[in-house]
Amino acid sequence: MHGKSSVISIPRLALSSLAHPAPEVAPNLLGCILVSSTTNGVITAGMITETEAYGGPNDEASHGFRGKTLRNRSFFLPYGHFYVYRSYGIHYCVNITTGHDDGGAPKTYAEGVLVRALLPLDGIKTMRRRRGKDQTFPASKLTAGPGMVTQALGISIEQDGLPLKNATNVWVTQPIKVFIKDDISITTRIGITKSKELNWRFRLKDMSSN
DNA sequence: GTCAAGATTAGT
DNA sequence: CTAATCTTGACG
Repeated sequence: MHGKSSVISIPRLALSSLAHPAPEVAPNLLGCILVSSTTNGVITAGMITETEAYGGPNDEASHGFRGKTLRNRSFFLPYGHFYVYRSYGIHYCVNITTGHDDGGAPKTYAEGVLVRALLPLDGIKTMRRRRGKDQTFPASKLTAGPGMVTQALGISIEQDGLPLKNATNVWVTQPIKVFIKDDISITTRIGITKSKELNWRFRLKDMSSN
């Protein structure tokens, strides 16, 4: 993506596609582009290649499982909002809230999709790691890990709770490619100790070696 | 009040 | 394997 064909011209994701349980939405976000202009207005963007679903009444690994707190309150927003949280005190991770259309009523439980990896498409020269020897994100190499996704796009707690619609500086496009079942690997989630049995991790195949 | 664990990552 | 570093829940 450069020059004439900018990610800015790609239509945004229809919010109605988020009005479903997180495990249903998570695979459908593969191929969508997460776009940010938080870094001095420069566009940084990448295609979502890995997601995980969290939430609902029975997911013990969900931050919302034990109710609303100051940290996770955005997770309880209606579908179509960003929930950004600080992980291990040092990283940020970004989720997109999902759920049934409740007419704006408060959700009884939190639900959303964690963005775990991107294929960088735009603003790659602007992407910077906060730590590490090589601070750059090499072009066309996968940006893997939820903490890396937010570093690459300059997403922090300032974007927590923002709506996808009328978003100020972060948004999601419609899918730029449609994937079939065989393109997606479905496994258990990473880095959790509870509700480990759920197959709620969705990855595009043939990207792991990239 | 103390303490341990956590949807993580980089360096040894 | 361990450090870095913040929030939460359990305990008392």
